[in-house]
Amino acid sequence: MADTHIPAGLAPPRRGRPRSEQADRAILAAAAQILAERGLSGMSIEEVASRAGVGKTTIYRRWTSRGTLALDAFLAEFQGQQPLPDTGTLRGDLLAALRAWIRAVTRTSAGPILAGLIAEAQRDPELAVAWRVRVVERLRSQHKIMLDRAVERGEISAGTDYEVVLDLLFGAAYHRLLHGHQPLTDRFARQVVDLVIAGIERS
Amino acid sequence: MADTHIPAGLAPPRRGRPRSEQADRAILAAAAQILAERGLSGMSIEEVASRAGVGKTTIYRRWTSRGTLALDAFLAEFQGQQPLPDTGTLRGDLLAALRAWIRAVTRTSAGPILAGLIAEAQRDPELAVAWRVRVVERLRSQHKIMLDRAVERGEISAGTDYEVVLDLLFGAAYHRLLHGHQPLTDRFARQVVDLVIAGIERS
Amino acid sequence: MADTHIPAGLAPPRRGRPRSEQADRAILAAAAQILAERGLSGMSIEEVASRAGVGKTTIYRRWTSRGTLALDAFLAEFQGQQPLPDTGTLRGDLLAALRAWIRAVTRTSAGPILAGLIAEAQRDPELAVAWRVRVVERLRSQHKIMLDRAVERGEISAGTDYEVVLDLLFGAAYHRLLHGHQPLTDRFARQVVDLVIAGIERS
Amino acid sequence: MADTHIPAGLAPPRRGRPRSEQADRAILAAAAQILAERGLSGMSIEEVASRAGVGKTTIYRRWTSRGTLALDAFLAEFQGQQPLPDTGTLRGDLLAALRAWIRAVTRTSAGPILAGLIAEAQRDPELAVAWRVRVVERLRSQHKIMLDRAVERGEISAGTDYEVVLDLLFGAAYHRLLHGHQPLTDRFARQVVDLVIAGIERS
DNA sequence: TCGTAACCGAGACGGTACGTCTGGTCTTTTT
DNA sequence: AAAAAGACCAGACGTACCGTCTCGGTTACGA
Repeated sequence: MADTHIPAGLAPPRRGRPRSEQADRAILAAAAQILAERGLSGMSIEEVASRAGVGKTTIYRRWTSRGTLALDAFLAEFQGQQPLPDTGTLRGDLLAALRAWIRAVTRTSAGPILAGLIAEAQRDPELAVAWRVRVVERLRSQHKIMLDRAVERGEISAGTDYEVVLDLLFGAAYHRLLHGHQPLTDRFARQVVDLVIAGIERS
Repeated sequence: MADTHIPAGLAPPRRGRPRSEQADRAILAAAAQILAERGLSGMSIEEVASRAGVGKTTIYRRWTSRGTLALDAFLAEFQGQQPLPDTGTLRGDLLAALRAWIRAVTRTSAGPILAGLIAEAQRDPELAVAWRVRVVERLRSQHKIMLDRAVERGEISAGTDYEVVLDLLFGAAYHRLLHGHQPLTDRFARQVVDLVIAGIERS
Repeated sequence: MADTHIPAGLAPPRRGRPRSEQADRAILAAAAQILAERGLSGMSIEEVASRAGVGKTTIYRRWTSRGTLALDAFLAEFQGQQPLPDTGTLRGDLLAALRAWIRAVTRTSAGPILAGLIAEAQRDPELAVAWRVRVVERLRSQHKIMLDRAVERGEISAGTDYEVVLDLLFGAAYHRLLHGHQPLTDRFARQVVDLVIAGIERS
Repeated sequence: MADTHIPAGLAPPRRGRPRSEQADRAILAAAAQILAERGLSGMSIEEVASRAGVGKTTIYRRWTSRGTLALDAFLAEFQGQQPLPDTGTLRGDLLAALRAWIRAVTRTSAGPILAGLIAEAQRDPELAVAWRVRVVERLRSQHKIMLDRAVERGEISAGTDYEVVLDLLFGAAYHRLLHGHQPLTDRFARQVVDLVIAGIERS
């Protein structure tokens, strides 16, 4: 896992006392707890340190900012919930992926945290990069596999612009998450997928 | 204009000294200047007050939070840049609207400010409401007029779900603005519009 | 009465609306009430105005500072409680005067208010002058009458320095009021008077 | 020295970074400077911090109020100026003590500062206690030694009430300092001492 | 086995901004 | 012209966190 933070154990057995892996765990656990309770904007390094029973320096030694710490705490849970479906049809795959995302965002505490991370990334360039690399592109490369399979199956043309397709699918979902003007329902997932697939096939 | 803030002059001539409209203007101008220079996260009430030559209380009397002040300062410029196109075809209308949005966001300082406002709305519930009501829904009701005309012209079915269509179009654009994983080009605008229109017609 | 404030009704019937004597009374009453409740340091012009149902300007038009207003509110009650005793002996007179002062200061709310006024006079030069003229010198000229009578009766020498004698008597009392290191008892009054009289007669 | 503030170095080597004694000194120096320039009422924590090149929290960590900080800054200088005289006679001792006090109060900036501290103590209970314990009682216990010696020498009766005697002596002096109705001259010192000693011997 | 390097928790450091409060003034409409 | 009302600028308040910096102490490695 290509973490944001300089992890506890690194290849060349460095001199001096090694990073405490227990501190790592305590920090991430404390951060996750606060994130779930009050969201990213309610999480201060100060409180993470005090809850984890850790000095603030111990946190700053590992993470450069509140945002990258929150990202690690968040991904520990979120990443596993975003599978790579393989249902045999593009529609099935896209629907499954979008539904998994919507489920995580509406059923768990991931929604506000995810929104908070995107918010924080607007002011923390380092988090912006980490977010793009470790979340956006990671997920997109998974989703592109689904599109590859659809091309192989002949469902869609080889010339399809994956980027636009995925921006449409997930852009719409993020839109509702961030602005809250409409709910993230299962019906919405179906409508989006159907419309996009229809659009791909026709254009 | 249904402002976020309690404006200077209200209908019933209130008792006591009236709010100074000059202070209103000075505050909004100072806020707009700082927003353009350093974005919302770099704007403090303290500095707005000092640049506007105004006491902090004079600001807090009018706006409840940094976010709602920034929203007013932002909308003063942004709102005029989002016209209601009428080109005769749905494709032309949607393309014009999307292009205007992309132009504002990429060519002016509106991009980071807009992103900053969305970010701030994730932690300021009052701004969230104002944002939804005064920006999202305001723009969407404009855009729905374009869809209405397309229905009248017989371009699209009367049963089309406007919400989903608009979420796809602008969700994709906001997606690129907020995550920065892909550029907001004119080609992107065309691809999005074409794919969505194709999707509407087929589904 | 040579008040600190510019009073409501003045000799030349001035032009325009006359000062409201009711406002005068309401202000003084409100001030007295707050003084009794929370002392001078807990009294703000803002609150006096709001309790008196009066604009702040109406207060500032009459008094130049919090201190001088408090002084007027205080003297309305205090002044009557400091009589000019005439018992036939110097000891009796001084004791009666000191006892009256101690009674007012320990039995009523005058103690903290008086201390608060002296405190305020250290930072408000205008109050300092008013305090000296309207309280200190006023009382002292009364007390000097007692000493005059003692001279006439042959109890003390005509060369006695009244100022020093009065500073000793009341200085000691104010000392205990302000520093609170010892109580203001009746025994204390007797000891002070006895010692001072003995000192006068011998020196 | 039983300071008002939690001092920099305490007996058991506390955990964490120790209080900076340099900050202590810088704060006290800045406070003393401002006190001399503008008196206690003209001294704000904000300015002390900025002049000392110190964060406000660094001050609040050590002192609970403006008054107790001013007290420490004041005593650093004042305390040394109040010696315990030993001239061989009560009159000589009392006169020397009173003269030292008057000199400090009239010749240095101590006068207004002292008055300001007494004023502040009327509104700050914590300062009131500190003032009583660290100034009033400290000086009085010194002065009582002079009275003890006078008793030993047979100058005054063993039954003399020290408290009353000292209240008369210094009460008169504080009286003139606080009300400013008469000057604090050397003649005044002599008159007060003579009258009090005469009173003690006779009563 | 000993020194030294890097870690650890604790907590102080200089700062920035917060949102509130009050002071004394100014500007309305109403009397 | 004075009244009540309430907005105005100014600036200090005490608090919360920021990210950094000492402390005394611990834990590993390499000499």
